[in-house]
Amino acid sequence: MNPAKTSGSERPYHHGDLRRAILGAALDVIAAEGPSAVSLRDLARRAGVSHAAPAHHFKDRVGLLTAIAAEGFGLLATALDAADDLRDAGVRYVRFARENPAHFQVMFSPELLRENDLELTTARTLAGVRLRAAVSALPSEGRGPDTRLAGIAAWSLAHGFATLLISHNLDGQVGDEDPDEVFHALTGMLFRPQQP
Amino acid sequence: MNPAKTSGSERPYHHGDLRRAILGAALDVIAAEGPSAVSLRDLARRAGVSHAAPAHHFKDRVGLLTAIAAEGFGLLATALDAADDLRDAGVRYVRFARENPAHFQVMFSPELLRENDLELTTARTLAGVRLRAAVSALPSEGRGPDTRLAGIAAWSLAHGFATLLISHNLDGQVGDEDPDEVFHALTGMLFRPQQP
DNA sequence: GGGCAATCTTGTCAGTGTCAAGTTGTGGAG
DNA sequence: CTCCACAACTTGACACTGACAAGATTGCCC
Repeated sequence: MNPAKTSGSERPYHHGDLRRAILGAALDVIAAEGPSAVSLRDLARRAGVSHAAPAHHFKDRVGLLTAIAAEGFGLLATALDAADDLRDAGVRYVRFARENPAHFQVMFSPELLRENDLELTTARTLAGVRLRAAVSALPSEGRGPDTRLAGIAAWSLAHGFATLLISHNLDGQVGDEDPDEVFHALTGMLFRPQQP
Repeated sequence: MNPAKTSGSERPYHHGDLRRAILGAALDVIAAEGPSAVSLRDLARRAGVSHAAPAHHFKDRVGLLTAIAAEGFGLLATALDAADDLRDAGVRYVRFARENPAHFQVMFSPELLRENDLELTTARTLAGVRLRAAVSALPSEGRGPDTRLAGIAAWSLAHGFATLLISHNLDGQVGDEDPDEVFHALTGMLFRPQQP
């Protein structure tokens, strides 16, 4: 009495992993046309379910985007965790943005998110801890007198480069070079050994 | 025979400056709730006109946002024009973003814009010229060996700081300090006099 | 004064988010 | 094995939106 849970041509009443399917479709749409182009009904159609099915997993359109942002901060945190110094962390930050442009866009669009969501805030906090750890791992000679300023500078440089990159504002300047290497060179200008 | 063009309580058939009114209302909405919250019908209501009136000035929702972006690039270009060196240009860039967050957000959201719009492309090109002029005005000792890299670094730092600032991601780190001064300090870390 | 183009209105249609209520499957307790 | 509570999904409805077409009003220029 189990009519084709995963193989049948007649779609079963229960999707199996609708939550993941909706997330995946949403990420595709966002990467292609931006967050404003996601429509719950459209995602439902792509997954082959009724128009109100997504609401059961995400409650809201805002809930869906919040889930994406939380997932993104989690992915970013693990990416940064594997970095062995600040420069590497910056490269990983930029690479994360390039490989997960949909997540990245949503993560930094607070007006699209439920800011008091628990999963979101914990994931974001964890990513923040990883970022600060990378900064404080910098030897003090390279970091300058003010650790806090160094952190802001590093984050700004990486975030700005990543943002301009995925919005295609650097296409003319970077060309077909490897963005990782370009950013690697950039970090060399920021934290130079300074003399007294 | 001019029944109360600006003073009458009965609103006249012709608004007077509907285009500007719509733009202003849209900027308010975007600054408060982001670009996805703008609704042509809502803007029409705020201006006291019928729901289809905005279409006559902007054609589209995309047309409205494109007009905002074009205006933004124009404002940015004139702001940068008054800068006397690269550091000042950076400070002005950040200040522009802080004082015109709605423009800034829309300017760098290509998926919301009509990319082949003439006014947009010319305004954006002009702003790009101003940016490059500021970079090449840097004395070569401070700029490093690669002018192109220096430009990318400067733009990334300013853009990243501005973006993180207006998305309230630096609230904890900057506190109630003057963002201009914080950014001024940041630029000091980027272009240091380098030794051989 | 007469037309004419710009400006604005009214009406309509398909599409969307969200809520409420019903339907179907699932897994676990007895 | 049965039954029942709950999770997953559907159906239906409502208000709202963007876009288009067709008509009304106004100012302007000759």
